[in-house]
Amino acid sequence: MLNRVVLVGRLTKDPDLRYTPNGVAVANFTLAVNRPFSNQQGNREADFINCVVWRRPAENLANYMSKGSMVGVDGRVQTRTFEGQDGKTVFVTEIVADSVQFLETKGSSQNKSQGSPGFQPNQNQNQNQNRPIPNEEDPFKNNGQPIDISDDDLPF
Amino acid sequence: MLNRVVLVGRLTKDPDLRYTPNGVAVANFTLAVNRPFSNQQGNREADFINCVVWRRPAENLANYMSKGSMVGVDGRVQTRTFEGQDGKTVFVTEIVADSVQFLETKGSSQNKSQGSPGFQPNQNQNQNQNRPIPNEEDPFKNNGQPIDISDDDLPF
Amino acid sequence: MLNRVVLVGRLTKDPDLRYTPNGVAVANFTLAVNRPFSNQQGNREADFINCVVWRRPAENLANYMSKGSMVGVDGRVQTRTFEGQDGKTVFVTEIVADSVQFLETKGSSQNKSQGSPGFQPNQNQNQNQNRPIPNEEDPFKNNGQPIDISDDDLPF
Amino acid sequence: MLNRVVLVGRLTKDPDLRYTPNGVAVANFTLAVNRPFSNQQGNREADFINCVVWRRPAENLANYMSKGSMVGVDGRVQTRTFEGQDGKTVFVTEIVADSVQFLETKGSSQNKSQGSPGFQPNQNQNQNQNRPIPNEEDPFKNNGQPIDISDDDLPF
DNA sequence: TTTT
DNA sequence: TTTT
Repeated sequence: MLNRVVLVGRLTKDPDLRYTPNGVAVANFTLAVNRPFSNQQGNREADFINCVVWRRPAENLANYMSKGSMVGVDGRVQTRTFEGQDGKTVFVTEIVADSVQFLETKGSSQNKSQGSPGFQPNQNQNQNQNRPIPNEEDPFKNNGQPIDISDDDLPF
Repeated sequence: MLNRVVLVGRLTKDPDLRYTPNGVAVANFTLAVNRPFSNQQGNREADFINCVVWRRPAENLANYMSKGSMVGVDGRVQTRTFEGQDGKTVFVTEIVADSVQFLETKGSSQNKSQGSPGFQPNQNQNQNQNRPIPNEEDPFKNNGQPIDISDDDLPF
Repeated sequence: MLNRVVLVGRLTKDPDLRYTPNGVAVANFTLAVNRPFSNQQGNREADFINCVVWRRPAENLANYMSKGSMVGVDGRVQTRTFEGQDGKTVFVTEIVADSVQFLETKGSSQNKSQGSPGFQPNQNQNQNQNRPIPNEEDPFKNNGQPIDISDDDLPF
Repeated sequence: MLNRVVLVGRLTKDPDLRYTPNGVAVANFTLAVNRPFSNQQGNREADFINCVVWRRPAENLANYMSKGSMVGVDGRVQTRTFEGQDGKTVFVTEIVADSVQFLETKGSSQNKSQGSPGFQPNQNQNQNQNRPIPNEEDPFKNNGQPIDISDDDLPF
């Protein structure tokens, strides 16, 4: 069995970073991936692909990328199921990223504010809000404590 | 922008072949792709991934593969939207196959009935039923007429 | 059988555009793809991957990308064999690109010279030089004549 | 930077399993991947793609797959360089498999000898011969001792 | 609504 | 040096 996905696209909004009850970081984001060809009406469409990434890469994504940033994703297709608000089973197909590559940081005022080369960490991310969290994986247990970001956490 | 998916898995049921009003063949199928590792409870899970394929490969798939057959898919992630029965917009994520590779034909009585090497065309496929059809692409216009399958249609 | 490759990396030099005797454009280029992790000595290495692309995308690549540009490649692994200068058979493994995505134009003075948004066509590319040409595919026969590049040839 | 390869093909010969001086298992194998279309002369060609896999999956491959077996590979393109017998630098492009999927076990007498479902471990593999070994990665140090294969080593 |  |  093989299951491999590679995407390059732009974040449709800032990544949504949360923590499981066990303190495992998980970021949800949507990638706009332009289709290579125009449709019958002559305009180019895009696919809006929901993605998830766990742990350290989740935190890095939330810290350094924002709406409009171009990223590459290497991952797999995952399907899961949860009980909707109306009690009905909802089927979800999403991409679980093994790794996220930062290709271009763009569109976010924070990232541009310095004129300096390289990336600046974001501020004001909306973390730890209320929302059902996708399929948890075996956590690395840090109990949701704030995480120091030192230099060697820079993902590049 | 890049968008590439490769899957190897088994058909959860016979492919569902239909024709657009313009006579373009389209087959829907679901692939069960077993995950490489077991979950916390120690059993292996699978992803059930919805796929679409158009035109000639759609007809070949319906003719030669059936529930339980192992196939490879090379395609891309597509998202689309349609109006549900309750008038609400439904979001769909599916894999559009550029090509489908026949890796093993198994589980279908038709395919086994001969003992001969190679593939046997299926019978009794449920074609042309009533169901909303995914994103049509520019059709090759054969008006839904039955299609002769001659030797050179064999996909291998 | 499946054979799919996706790469994102930077051109190690300007693409090398040539034409077959039948006038089919073919561009060779090498992609430097940084490895995600450092080696034992603590420095990051790269793979230098030889690629080929045919026809129109070959011309677009040569016209718009240059040394240092970041591109994405969607293609397949190809192996071929040719007689070396010493009469011995040489084995080649290279990536044949179905499509090349322009992710960032960088490093080339031409491309930067305008300050204008978007891409500028390159000049002074070294075309039609003497070198054995990889596996030709069925040509679209334009007999090597110069090709007008009008607006709708822009690959984006 | 992204670097991802997915292949499905057949082993051109039995995998070649060796151990580094530190006792790390490494298996080399070549995959014959048939091209989807015929060439001008009307016959189908194949690519013969050199692959490497390390550690436990290397041992599993050597134990359960043999010449003619169909496998799937999920990995990346690697280029490396070594000093040839004539003192000249040789460039190598090969696929480093992160995982190898057993799709069909065929062609080897051992594997067929039982008529039983599932796989049988191979015998008489040529291990530990003399040959330069590809790029070693951080070894898991078992000093080349023979490795017990218990039930839970079965890769499926 | 799920395959071996 | 190539597989079905």
